[in-house]
Amino acid sequence: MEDKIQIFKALSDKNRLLIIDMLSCGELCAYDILEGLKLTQPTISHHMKILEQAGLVKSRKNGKWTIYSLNKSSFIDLSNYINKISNHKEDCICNKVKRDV
Amino acid sequence: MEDKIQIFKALSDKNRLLIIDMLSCGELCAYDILEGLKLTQPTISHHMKILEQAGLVKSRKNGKWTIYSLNKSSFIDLSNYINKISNHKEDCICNKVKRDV
DNA sequence: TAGACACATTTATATATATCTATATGTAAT
DNA sequence: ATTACATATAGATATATATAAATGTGTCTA
Repeated sequence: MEDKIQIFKALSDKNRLLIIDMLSCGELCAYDILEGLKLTQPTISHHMKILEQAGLVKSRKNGKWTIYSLNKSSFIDLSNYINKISNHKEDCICNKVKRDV
Repeated sequence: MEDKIQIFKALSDKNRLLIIDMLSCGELCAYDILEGLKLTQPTISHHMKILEQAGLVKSRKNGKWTIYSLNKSSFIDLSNYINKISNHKEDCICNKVKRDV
């Protein structure tokens, strides 16, 4: 569950949602992202690190450029997780909590 | 987008994820939730407020009891939103950002 | 009407986070 | 080698958040 919390935290920021939106159509380098947002370069770098550590974004080096792209499977996983926690399941905490009414 | 940020923030907490899990099988009062978590009553109250304000949880009064339940449609909406931002779409920010390579 | 009960609000505090400036690291071109 | 460039890290600050103790609000019951 801790990994899901990390993902939700990563998504709890307007600029990071914008970055994800930017990456939804393909990969971009940090400089492209910098141009699209009104933030300094270190702040972009900080946000990319958070997105990467959450597993939402992948990166690869190409010379002095870092090229970022979405880790699409992590979004599918997240979507499934949201469906799971919000619906009934067998191994539910409810069983331990719910009182006999 | 601000409403989605509010939702992601609401989901960025272990205790609130546990509360959602507890509510996934049906409605519970605050006291049931209190018993399931190692938190004080005011802290539970605080978390319920955040979940309600994000639209993830509904509440109704029954005498001196407040009965909470999940707002299932908000979870479906969120799941759809995650699919949307992580995939290509026509009105994408990318168009403004992507350079001609 | 008193008292007990269920929950909300206020206040204070400690931790986390977003942002910037300054600096460092690594790469490519000259 | 030196310079310019792309990105990362460090340090500082201001704001946000989770938590608990104390108190307040509304409701039921005796």
